[in-house]
Amino acid sequence: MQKSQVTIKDIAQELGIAISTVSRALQNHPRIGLKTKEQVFEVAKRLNYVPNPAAILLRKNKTYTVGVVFPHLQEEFFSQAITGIEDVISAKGYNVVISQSRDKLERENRAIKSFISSRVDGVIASISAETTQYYSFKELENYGIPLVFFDRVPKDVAVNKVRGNIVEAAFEATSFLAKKGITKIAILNGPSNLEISNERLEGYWKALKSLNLPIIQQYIKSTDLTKEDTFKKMEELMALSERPQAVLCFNDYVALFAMQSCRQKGIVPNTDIHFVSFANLPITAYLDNPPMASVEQFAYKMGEQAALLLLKIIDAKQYKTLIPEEIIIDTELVIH
Amino acid sequence: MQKSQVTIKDIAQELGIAISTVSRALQNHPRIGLKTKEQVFEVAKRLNYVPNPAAILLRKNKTYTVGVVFPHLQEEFFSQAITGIEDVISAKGYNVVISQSRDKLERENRAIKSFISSRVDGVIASISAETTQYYSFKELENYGIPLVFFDRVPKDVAVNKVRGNIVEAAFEATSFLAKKGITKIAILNGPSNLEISNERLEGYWKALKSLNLPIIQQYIKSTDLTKEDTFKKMEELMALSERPQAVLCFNDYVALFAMQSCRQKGIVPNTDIHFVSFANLPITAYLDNPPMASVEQFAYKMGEQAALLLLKIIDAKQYKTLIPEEIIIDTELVIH
DNA sequence: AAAATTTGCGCAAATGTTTGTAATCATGTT
DNA sequence: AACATGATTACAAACATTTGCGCAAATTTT
Repeated sequence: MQKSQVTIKDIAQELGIAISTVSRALQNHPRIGLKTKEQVFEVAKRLNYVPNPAAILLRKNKTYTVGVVFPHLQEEFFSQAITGIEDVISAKGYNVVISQSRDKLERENRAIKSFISSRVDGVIASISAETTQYYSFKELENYGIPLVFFDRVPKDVAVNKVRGNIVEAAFEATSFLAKKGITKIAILNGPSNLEISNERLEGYWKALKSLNLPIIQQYIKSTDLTKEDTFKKMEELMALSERPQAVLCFNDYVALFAMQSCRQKGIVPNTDIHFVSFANLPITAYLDNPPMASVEQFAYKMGEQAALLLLKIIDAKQYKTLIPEEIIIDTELVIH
Repeated sequence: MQKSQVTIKDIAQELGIAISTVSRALQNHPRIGLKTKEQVFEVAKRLNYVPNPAAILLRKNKTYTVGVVFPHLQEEFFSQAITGIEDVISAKGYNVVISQSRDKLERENRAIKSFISSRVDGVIASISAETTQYYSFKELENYGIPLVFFDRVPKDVAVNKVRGNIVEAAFEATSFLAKKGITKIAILNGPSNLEISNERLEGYWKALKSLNLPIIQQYIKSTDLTKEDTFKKMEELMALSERPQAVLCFNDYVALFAMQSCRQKGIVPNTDIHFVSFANLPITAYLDNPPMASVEQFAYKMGEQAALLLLKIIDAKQYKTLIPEEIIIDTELVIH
């Protein structure tokens, strides 16, 4: 039964030729004759030969595997992105190994360590809500493992990244509200170690400025993305004497939490307070009462781009030291 | 910079001892003297030695990797399960590689083929909505790769599986409706190649029988899980002269589609028609108007159990041929 | 027809680790 | 003093594959 362990040696023996000839034949090496190749392929198929990745890796030092560390898989933004990554990666014969940091630095570090010890060919990462220093990621570089940051990217310029045009998106979202005549706009942002939080703030701020609206400090809150903290911050907003008319939320999940918090306090979302958020996840399609608008970030496409960039770096690695690249994906404000 | 490629040979050279001694020292082999071990560990740490997985794999024929094929990652049921799997697997020093079949047989086959060629130590699988024959999975067995089916399992008894107690759950869900005085209960089931669909039907059927309610053929529908087909089947139910008062749905997503379909036809979900479904996903917590009740299946726990079972088989593999095991996780009907 | 080139294939080394067996050494026993 | 003993350590083979080099034979060029 156990038909494992068919090696090129078996094929060589069957045909009475050298192991090296079989190896070259299978690689379509030009120095091997056509009929020899045909015979080799025939026998390989018949014996159900599957190349041993360990031996190949040992020789070539290549695992044809890329690692992905994302905060969560549950969040559709990330699982959509994974799908995009997987499609590109597997089309090129690579495999994807996935780890979740659950927004914990320690888990993120563990994942990266495991990637190093399993010698992945490259890594795509979206940093955790706790990450403020990049020691583990530097380690990756020390080992010469290419790295592409995804969406949640560090401020650092000298690093490969794929991200949405968040400043622009936040600007548009804020302007959209203002054009509806809503001027008291709050922002319920993510943690400030995430650059994408700062970008949201920047877009929000620019929009207010261009509209000659005042920037009110009490309207600017940030949550650590947990339900508890989001509830707390939303309650603070509702308790203000000048209660905001709209809230720009870090993402759809934050928006949903915030809306729940509203209902708990007897305030009707999308009537008393309007919500606009980021991600535009399919989940919102199931809601009777979704946020007023949401920024579509095209997670699948972002994933594809990140994978393509990573593969490009992997391929080019030995030839030259590449300068870090930054890919920015345009967003689109979707009105619900 | 590139500090890769520190091997035990380097350590041996540094200390002027044999390579084999270093190897055994690192494995804490009893035949190596204490001070030699200490020296070896010291140098290993100093040189930042990371064992080369390829060489280990080549010798041991073990990848410390398990493959997971699931229909989708977007579905929270599966991403929760993955989290459970990952937690168990990574605690034991293994890695997880994930593939999505997207409910396509062809993608499922490709994933398994890739698992075989990358020589994973084991596989956890939840079959696609299209899978009716198990050729690829038989291949796995031929290569001696342990396999555990998860949730969507084949009818076959002689196979390792972890699944929920669906018959019981469907029975309870149906009885729950009946106890509310709702007697015209339809079922919007999944595709019949999935055993979990048949189990739902069986529980539904048993409940009706025990309650002396008639079994009405027009009340039994199955969808291929797409939005389109679910809409179509729900419309068929609504068009019946004796329109059902409640629908037992295959899972929360089907329920949400069905409810959307209702609204489209001007029928108010949970007033005109009640819904009960499977999975009890967090998504329902965000809804203003969730299904009346949902069967909690404890996806995380199911994932854990599947991983534990798989590891057990992997560990035991060389010693004996195990008889297939079936783990059944109890469910819980949650009233919303 | 001799020389040069191309074509087709085999030999052997190398990749980093594990492991069975042999060698060495100090120690204690006869 | 020879020797068995047990504790350490060294040697070498093995795992499956790739690849530089070499050697013929076949083909083309002089």
